[in-house]
Amino acid sequence: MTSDPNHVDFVRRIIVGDVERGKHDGRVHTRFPPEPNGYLHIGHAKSICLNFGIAQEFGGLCNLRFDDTNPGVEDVEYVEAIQADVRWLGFTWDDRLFYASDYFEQLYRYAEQLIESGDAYVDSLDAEKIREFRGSVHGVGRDSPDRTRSVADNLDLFRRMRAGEFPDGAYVLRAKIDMAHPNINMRDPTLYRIRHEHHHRTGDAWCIYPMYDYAHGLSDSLEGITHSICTLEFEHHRPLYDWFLEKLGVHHPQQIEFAKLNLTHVLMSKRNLRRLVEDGVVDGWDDPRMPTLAAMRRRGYPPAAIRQFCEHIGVAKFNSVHEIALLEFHLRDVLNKAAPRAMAVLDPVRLILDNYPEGQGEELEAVNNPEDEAAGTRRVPFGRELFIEREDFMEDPPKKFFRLAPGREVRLRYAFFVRCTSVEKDAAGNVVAVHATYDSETRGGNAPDGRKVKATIHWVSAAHAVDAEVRLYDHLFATEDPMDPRGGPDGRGNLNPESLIVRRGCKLEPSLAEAAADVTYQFERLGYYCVDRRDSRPDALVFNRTVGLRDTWAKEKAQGGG
RNA sequence: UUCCUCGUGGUGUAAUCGGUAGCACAGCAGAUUCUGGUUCUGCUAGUCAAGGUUCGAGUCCUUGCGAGGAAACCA
Repeated sequence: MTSDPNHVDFVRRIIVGDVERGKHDGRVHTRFPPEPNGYLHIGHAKSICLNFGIAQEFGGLCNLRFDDTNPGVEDVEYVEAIQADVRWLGFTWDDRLFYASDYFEQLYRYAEQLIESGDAYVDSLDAEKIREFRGSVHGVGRDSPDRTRSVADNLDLFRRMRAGEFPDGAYVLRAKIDMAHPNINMRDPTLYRIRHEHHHRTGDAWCIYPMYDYAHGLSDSLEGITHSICTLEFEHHRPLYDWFLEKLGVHHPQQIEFAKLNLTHVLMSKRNLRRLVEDGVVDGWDDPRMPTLAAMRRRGYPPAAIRQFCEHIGVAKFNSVHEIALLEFHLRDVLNKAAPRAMAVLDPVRLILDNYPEGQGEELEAVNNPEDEAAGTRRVPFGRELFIEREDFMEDPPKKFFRLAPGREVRLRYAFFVRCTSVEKDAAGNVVAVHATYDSETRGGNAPDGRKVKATIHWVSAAHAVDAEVRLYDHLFATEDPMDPRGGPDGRGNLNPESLIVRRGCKLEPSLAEAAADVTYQFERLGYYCVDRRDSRPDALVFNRTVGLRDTWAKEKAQGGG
């Protein structure tokens, strides 16, 4: 992508051209057409942002249309979830919520029209035979014996198909195009199949259902769509898309194909995601490690982060893989500006200020968001005994470690300077408490004598701390390509064993007890976290890590600099 | 051994009619900082290949190489 707004992608370039030439009266009307057979994921978000975004930019409209032509795999559960996800992402379709099933009657009439014009016929070949007759990429196909059936017989048979006279699979309606076509999609594709199945919207009104290629383009046409934007795998279907519209002489939208989103470490195929859920590899479609919008919402992603990401990745025809780091950059960028700050200690060790009066305490003022003055301040309780991060203390620190160590002075964020005096250890040598003295002159965090410290660490008052479970999430797959063959045929060997680390007994500053369910907080110096909307309870808080802060110290350590 | 689409730094994406290859992320270095965060500055690094046309080619032409997709009564 580019920061120059004059640079437009190839889809928008086509649309600009169409508008300038006055095609479709300069109207722009797009649609987002999910099949209600699964949850929306980040890949769909790219398409949603493209379709709804283009409509907004060109003063046009974008419909939400469910492609519900295969009742066996579709369900209302999904139509509701999909609507919630699109709305959450920040887009509205007003009263333009449609279903391909809305058009079943019209689609049927079009089919009869095609039969009458000799462009479609009823075939009795079974699925296997049809496949065989179609031939392969290496050679031409063969005509079905039924290809020459009379119009009258075709019409009669097709009507009886609708009437329910035949069992599943007995007949199909096929377009009569060209069995020798180099594009296999044009070798007499199927238009209708018999399925005695209950449809989630039309009930038992139909026992024949239209195929995607037939239903999709005509639905676009009926809705007055001008630009039908879809992914690259439909490129070979475009001649067919155009064929139906031309034969029927109806409104003809333009299909434009773009490369769908791929991300490193992320599995995007619906089928494989479903297997992760079914096999219990993850906790469900909204497990925060999943790439579904429901999961990302639960994980703490603000929708603006996803939108901003989608705006910046660009649109092209080249099949590419984006680094997950780019998504995380936009996530942190949005969160840094918006997230309220709080202090939390995930791996607590006690810090005792020996010169702080026992049984006393005070409240200190902390800034809620240094990036947003309007966020104001809050008061945080302080006392003699605190919790600090185990990682923020080292008995024998390497050169580049700036935090607490024997004899070392650091600042407690928004509080005082403290100097470490001694360490308490158990028989096994584990640090159980760190002792320090505080400088009462440094209240608020600055020394009147102007002396500096090299580090500021976060803390929580032991007397006021709220306990919580914190779930640290990381990429579900350790390899860039989740289906890397070295991980086995199902990619299971590529799973990241540390994609979820549960920390119990974490200590939070008391204000977090009332954390809002839809707000992602920054735990200072750690990362971004939000209440788990499914599992958290007032008496048993659960927080999810959305993403960590950039951590140059961890990088330093990893390079052996520590 | 068919058809379709596509090849620009590590990743992704720009470059009007052929006219200085730009931006973002990542990486590296430094400055600032009460978050080893943020912010700021700088650096590294690219037109798949070979020919051709041209004063001049990422862009046009030819050939080659490479990648992805296509043979559901799925979408």
